[in-house]
Order: sequence, then C-alpha cells, then structure tokens
Amino acid sequence: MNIGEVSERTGLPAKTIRYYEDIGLVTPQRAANSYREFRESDVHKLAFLGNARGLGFSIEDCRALLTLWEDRSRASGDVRQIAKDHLVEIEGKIAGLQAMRATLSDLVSACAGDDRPDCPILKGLAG
Amino acid sequence: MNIGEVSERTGLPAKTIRYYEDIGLVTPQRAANSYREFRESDVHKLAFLGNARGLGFSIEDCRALLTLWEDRSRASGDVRQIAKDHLVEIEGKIAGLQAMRATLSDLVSACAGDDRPDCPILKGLAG
DNA sequence: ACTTGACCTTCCCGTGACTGGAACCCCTAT
DNA sequence: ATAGGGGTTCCAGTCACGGGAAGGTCAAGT
Repeated sequence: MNIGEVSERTGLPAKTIRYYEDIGLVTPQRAANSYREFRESDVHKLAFLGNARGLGFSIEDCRALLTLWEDRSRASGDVRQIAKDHLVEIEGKIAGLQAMRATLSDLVSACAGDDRPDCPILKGLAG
Repeated sequence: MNIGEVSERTGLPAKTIRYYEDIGLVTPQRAANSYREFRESDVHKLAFLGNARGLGFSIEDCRALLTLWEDRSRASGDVRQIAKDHLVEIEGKIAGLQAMRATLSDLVSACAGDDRPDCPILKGLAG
C-alpha cells in the first residue's frame, strides 16, 4: 500500500507519516521504485499513533505506548501510569487556561469596546 | 538600569528580554560599554508584555496590544476585539483538553493497572 | 596591581511536531 | 510524447524562547 492510501485510511497527512518513519515509529518496507510499502500492521500502528496523538500524548509517550502495545507480556500498570501522568498534565493545562479565561473574560466584559480610548483591558495588562 | 535588575523587577528572564528587543518589542538604549540601558518606560512595557503573555496572547497580539496601549487615540473596540478573539481561542483549547480528559479518564479508570497485560487503554488507542 | 566572581555581550544550536516548498523520479492514460 | 497525479529527498520555517560557548566589563577584596 502506498503512502497516499495509508494517509486516507489513517487520516494522517503523508508528511506526518514520513516524519514518523524518520523518527523510527514505523518502518514500512520499500518497493523497487523506492516507494514506501505499508502493510496492514503498519496501518494499525499509524492509526494507534493517530489516536494517541489525538489524546495529546507526546511523541515519546506514543513511542512508549506503542512498545507496550506490541509487548504481549506488558503490565497494564505501566500503560496506566503513562496515561495517568498525561491526565495530570492535561488537567494542569486546563486549570491554567481556565485561569486565563477567567481573567480575560472579566477584562473583556469590563471594556466598552467602542471608539473611545478608555480601556480596562489595557489597564489590566499594564497594572 | 541593567538587564538583570529589569529581569528581577519584571520577572522575565534576561534571555526573554533580549529576545523581545530582537523582535522589536522594546528598544532599550545602550551604554558606552554596550550594556543595555533600560528606562522606566521600558520596564513598564516589559511588565505589560509579561502580563499579556501570561494571559496567553501571542507575540503578535502583544505587539498589537502594545501599539494600542501607546496610542492615546486608540479605540477600545480594537483592544476588545483582540481580547475576544483570544478568548474564543482559549475556550476552544479548553474544550479540546476537556474532551481529551474525558476520554482519557474513562480509559484510565477502566484499566486495572496491575501486572497483567490486559489493558483497556491500549484497546482504546488501537480501536 | 591583580584576581575573583558576578554581570554583561553576541552568536549559534536545540526544542516539538510537524508543514511548506523545491527539485526531481515514477506510473498510467491519452 | 506528454500530461497528470502519484511518489521521493532535503532544506527551511514555525513559536517563543532556553542552553551554552566565548569573551568583554565592573566592583570588591587582597
């Protein structure tokens, strides 16, 4: 299977797939014409990666998860730890963004937003 | 005032201040020894930038906000528009992260996390 | 006068996870 | 023969800095 079809089937841009090969996450075979030749197992891996990335896991997390996925004697505890750590990170980001939102929406609602120069947003940013 | 003191007073790393000069956000004067010489107005600008960045505004937003801040004939509507757009962006990010959190926490709580290989997290990522 | 150490300078590379684009090769259909 | 729609590699750029090297400067202590 050529990269275009894999891209369609996984929803990953071809560029991304090549990048994943570059950094060793997938290793498709090569045809005589130097085209990449993907097997079903490669497609599954890429779909897995797409899902993991979609949940915000870093590439290195993805690499670890992929290794565990392929290790039939893995301990689910190892997987869970990675996921839990990531969950904590996500929650931290949410908290940070919510704090920004709170401040920002206060400022926005305090601002008339008309032609006049008086602006509580700028005051807030300055002070 | 030298960069170190400015760094302390604004909470911005010296590296960041130099970077802001590089991209034209501040233009401190220079002493004879080639040291940067910051005036109070530079410090205020940098504090403004620190606050804006702390609210997640991009550098380009910051540049625009700074320009408006210094323009006494600005329309507060222009400021408000930038802030509102940014608020929308933040809310989008929050929504995305909350979706991740929901899926991820479902997977994490479905996973025993012990020595056994059976793992709903990996199943979730695969399927 | 000399040295130490803290400060400052510029410059260049690295980050994460790609994306865009150039320049070129390959395959199929007309 | 040509046109198009694949594919290939490689290089540069993104964003907002951070790390670290190599060196200049300043104030204090010996």
